[in-house]
Amino acid sequence: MNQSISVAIVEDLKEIRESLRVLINGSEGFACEHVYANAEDALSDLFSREVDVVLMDINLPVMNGIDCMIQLREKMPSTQFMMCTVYDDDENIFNALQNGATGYILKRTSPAQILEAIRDLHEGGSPMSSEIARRVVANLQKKNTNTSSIEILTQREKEILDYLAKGFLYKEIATELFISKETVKKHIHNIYDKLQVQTRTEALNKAYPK
Amino acid sequence: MNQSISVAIVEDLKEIRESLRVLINGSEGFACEHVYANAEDALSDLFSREVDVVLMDINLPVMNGIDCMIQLREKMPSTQFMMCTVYDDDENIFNALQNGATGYILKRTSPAQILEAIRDLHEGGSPMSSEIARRVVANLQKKNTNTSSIEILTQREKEILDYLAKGFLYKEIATELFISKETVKKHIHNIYDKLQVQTRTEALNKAYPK
DNA sequence: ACAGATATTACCCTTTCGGGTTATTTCACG
DNA sequence: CGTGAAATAACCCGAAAGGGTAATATCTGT
Repeated sequence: MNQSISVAIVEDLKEIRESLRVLINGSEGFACEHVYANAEDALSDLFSREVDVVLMDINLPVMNGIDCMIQLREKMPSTQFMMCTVYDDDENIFNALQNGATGYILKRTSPAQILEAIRDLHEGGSPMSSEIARRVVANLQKKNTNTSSIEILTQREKEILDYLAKGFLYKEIATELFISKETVKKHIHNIYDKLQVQTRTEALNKAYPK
Repeated sequence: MNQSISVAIVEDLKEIRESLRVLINGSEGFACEHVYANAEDALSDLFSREVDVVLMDINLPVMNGIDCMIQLREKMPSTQFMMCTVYDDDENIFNALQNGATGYILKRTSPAQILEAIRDLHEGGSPMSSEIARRVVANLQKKNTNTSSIEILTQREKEILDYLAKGFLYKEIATELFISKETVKKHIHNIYDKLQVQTRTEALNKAYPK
């Protein structure tokens, strides 16, 4: 069947690499013709191959799998990358996903689920272990934990703060709100008092963290 | 078995609601004792029940499932919420996840997968359909698409910009870098030139968008 | 009716910021 | 060896920012 999903593997451990290859080639609808034991080999050859999905180990001997993916992606923009690793630490997860990986599974994933994940990825999904997904979701939530100091400001003060964030001058804010420059200044003074800061930038950092 | 995962359901369509209840109660290790046809009923009763997981439909007649979850979560912080909907639009997804949902599945999910997702959720994962995951990942990536104007700055200028972002005064930056205040000013002047801005805040907005 | 919060404006003042200009040193590249 | 970018520093100048204080008007809740 020439409709098979073409998969490449970058994985340094021979045992895992070979069992993945056997798994994929032994499954209807999947084919694996290219395997590499390290990032350097993959970089020098993989870019010219037309594969649908790359299974990329993160922990590789010299260059790691994320950097390898970043470089490969420039030359093969339509190929999907699935990171495959034993580690589920936040740094790797976000590094990989932000830099273009669209799937992220752990090595303990069962063979059947790996195949399902590859198909998912090829069909436009982002398969990931639910442990991974939890990290990603937790990240979304912490950004939203805005019980930030902004709460203690009045409506008018928040309004003025918004203009400050946009870089408006006092007099510009005044014109915008049909009030005097002195009033704007007074509001800002009160804002700084409440946030315990002395400058515009400090206030913005405190009101809109991160 | 009293180790069963206790599940509540909030779903307005009787057919779906009942079939979910039957599915859950008919499965080893799961139990469903509380079902509600709308958000209001859930709000008035569910908070006092000790359930592990709530399957929450998003589209409910009056109050939607996300707002319902937000209110319930305050009273039952250790309960996990799995959103369950036919819609996979970005707004609902992020609204739900940012406000505390930790699972998000589509109604087309198979019964077996629903049970697996509930167990996953209860064990600390964040099960989500891979279509949903792709939306979340895409969101992560777009924030990182920063070929921002920062590239045209020299190393020293980026360094100074970092201090500007922290709200340092010129003289503070000078002290920090062991150079004169005038030099700091010159660097900043050059930065403003390159970014085509006139103030600190504008520069920061341009260099670090969003 | 009154206290407190909020919004408004004005005036005092100093410090900081930012534009413009000129100049020196260092260092890399052709 | 010279050219140019980068980093360093100093000067003058006006505009903007920010601290402090005082005053008035409105609106809220007790």
